[in-house]
Amino acid sequence: MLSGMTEEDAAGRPYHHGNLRRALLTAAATAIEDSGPAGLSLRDLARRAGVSHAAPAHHFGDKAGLLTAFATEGFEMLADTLARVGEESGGSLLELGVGYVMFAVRHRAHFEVMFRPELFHRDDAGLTAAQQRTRAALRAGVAGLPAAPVGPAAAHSELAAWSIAHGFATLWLGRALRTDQIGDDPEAAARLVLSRLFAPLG
Amino acid sequence: MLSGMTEEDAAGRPYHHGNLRRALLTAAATAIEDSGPAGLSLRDLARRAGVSHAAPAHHFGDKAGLLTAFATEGFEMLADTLARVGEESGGSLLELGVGYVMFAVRHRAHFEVMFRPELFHRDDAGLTAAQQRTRAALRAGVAGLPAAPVGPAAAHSELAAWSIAHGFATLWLGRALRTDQIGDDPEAAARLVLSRLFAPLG
DNA sequence: GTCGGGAACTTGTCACTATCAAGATTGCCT
DNA sequence: AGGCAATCTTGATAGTGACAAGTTCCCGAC
Repeated sequence: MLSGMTEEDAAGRPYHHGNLRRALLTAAATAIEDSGPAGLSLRDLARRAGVSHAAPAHHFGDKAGLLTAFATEGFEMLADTLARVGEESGGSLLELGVGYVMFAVRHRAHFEVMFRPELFHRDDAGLTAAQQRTRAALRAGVAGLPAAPVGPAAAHSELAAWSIAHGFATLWLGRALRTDQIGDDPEAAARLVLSRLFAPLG
Repeated sequence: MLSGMTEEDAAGRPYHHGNLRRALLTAAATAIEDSGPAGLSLRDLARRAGVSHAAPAHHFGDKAGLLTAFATEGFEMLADTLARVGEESGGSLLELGVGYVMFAVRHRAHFEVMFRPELFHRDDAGLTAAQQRTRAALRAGVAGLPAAPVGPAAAHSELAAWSIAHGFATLWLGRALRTDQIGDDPEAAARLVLSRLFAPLG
């Protein structure tokens, strides 16, 4: 068998079969992009990774466990993205919204799972931690505004900003937006639409 | 057997088994509210309706066909709701947004299917007609504003209004909003958040 | 009235899936 | 070297969507 080291072996911990956990999560992303989270099959992931049909369950417990890990990964990526955008743009709320939308477009599979709590274990510790990191990044965006609201108004503004970015992203992914009215570039489209309402805020 | 007429028989066309098509759609709503669209099972619907496991396929072709009919029903209900709200409120865009959110809360099952095109047959004629009816109701809300935008700006405002209402509804259903910051009444919460951004528009 | 024709539904089957139980392999630590 | 635990496999069960072929029943034409 040559007991071969496969792929990305140096970074992770080399197990029996390289880093199966990572390989499964990566395979899940492309599988979900193709058929959506509903069509995801643990056995299909196992086939893609070249392992037996029951191997995934060992790492994640069950299907919901795998999607919990997948959603957690997504929230961490989103928190990183928002933090980076907030830094690079000097705290522009519009750019934060555009970054949110672009994350959804670029990581569709993750985004679609992240906000579907019936698919994963909602009370997982790692998951809730990653969710709070994302929430904090959003809150920072509103807090950094020139005329930042305080008290309950701050929460409302935060939710309003989150809602419009999230809604645009969701509608775009669901192909609900006609491309003949808004074009086919999500970044330009998001900037046009979000600026309608972000602008008065900052 | 008494060849009994069952339930709502006078309204529809009395078939073999009453109105199975309607019964299946109704059962689907409660099933989806319990387990989400992914957990929906045609065989479970058949059991609830007291028919054999293959009966649903006869009416809807396949699972996607049933969800196509379900989504169509949802778009028609939403279009009706928005038209009624627009009338009753004298064309308030804020009320239209609140109505949108409340539709999502009150008809969660329909709403969750409507914007998940991978679940149904996207090119169904009845479906696209109902979708356009909904879009028209939204457009009318923006067009009725005191300082209604024209040209491309109208489309952007329409999409902005749609986005924030849709985003708030989605986040609320996904339990992403903390109830300790915004309360647990969706109508009041929606009014607070949407007014943040609808207000400057009208 | 009866008698086809067709719609509504049933029965049976196949391939696929998630989940569980129990065994086999392999790296690692003492 | 020996043992141990984690990784992975094999096997089996119950449930699912889809398909094919049969059965029941209404309804309109003759």
